[in-house]
Amino acid sequence: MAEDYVEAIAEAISENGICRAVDLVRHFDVTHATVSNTISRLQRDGLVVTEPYQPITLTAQGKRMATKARNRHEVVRTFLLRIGVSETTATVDSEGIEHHVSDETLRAMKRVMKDGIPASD
Amino acid sequence: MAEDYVEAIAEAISENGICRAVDLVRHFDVTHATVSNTISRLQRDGLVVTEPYQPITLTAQGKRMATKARNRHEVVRTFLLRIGVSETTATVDSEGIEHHVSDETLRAMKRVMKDGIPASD
DNA sequence: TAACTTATTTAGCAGAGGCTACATTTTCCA
DNA sequence: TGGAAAATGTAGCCTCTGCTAAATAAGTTA
Repeated sequence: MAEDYVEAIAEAISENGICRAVDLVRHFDVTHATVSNTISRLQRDGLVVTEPYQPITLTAQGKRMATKARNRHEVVRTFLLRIGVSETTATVDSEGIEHHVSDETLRAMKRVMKDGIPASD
Repeated sequence: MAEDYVEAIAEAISENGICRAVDLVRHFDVTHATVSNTISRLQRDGLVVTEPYQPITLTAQGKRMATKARNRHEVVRTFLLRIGVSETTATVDSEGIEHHVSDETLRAMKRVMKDGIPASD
């Protein structure tokens, strides 16, 4: 969850300048109570900072995580498109897949996009 | 979890003839109590059948789910190997990825393994 | 067969991540 | 500027998935 949240927060900030809880409510389609809970945990874990009724900001650690997650997400999404998956499906699937892709697999995806598929032995 | 469990149960049955709770304890590296809890939920959901101190069997529904999961898992794993990921990583990553791969993406993976990567537009 | 080992169950606890319902604070506009 | 609407906070509840500890059942073997 943490990765998804910091990624969504970074996205909101880059789009609107700030991130409000309501942005996350819409993004994840959960209630504000749930967002509030989750944000508390993220703050406890040093990923975000917020004060009552104030926008949510990322800590340095949160920004680092967000950048990594976004990069990962984009590689996976682009890769799926490259193997012929539709925009819609690539967006949905990459969302779930990104959390389980190791650095090695990520490198393999980038390699394939650059050099094509490896020779079959 | 359900998918992982029925897949592991099917695997144990095909290897040893039966599946005992202890097989799952080893497979998932969790405690007996956790396995017991999870099996209760699977039984409640109509995926497995078991009686106290007896082996665990799959219902028709459980078998269907297990077959699908195993197939999915194998396609993803083979695909990762095909794009140059190591055995170890392919095994680990496919474990997590399989739950987020749509039918469309699965078809794309099979297509790539058969016909190579699509032309880049 | 009695004891020891292994397998399983049960009870009780915790944290993550959901929810509803209600309280409070901000914002905005008539 | 006063009140409605929107945003946020808080309390309390739920399920899932994990745990430990203690009880019970099954299996094995001296």
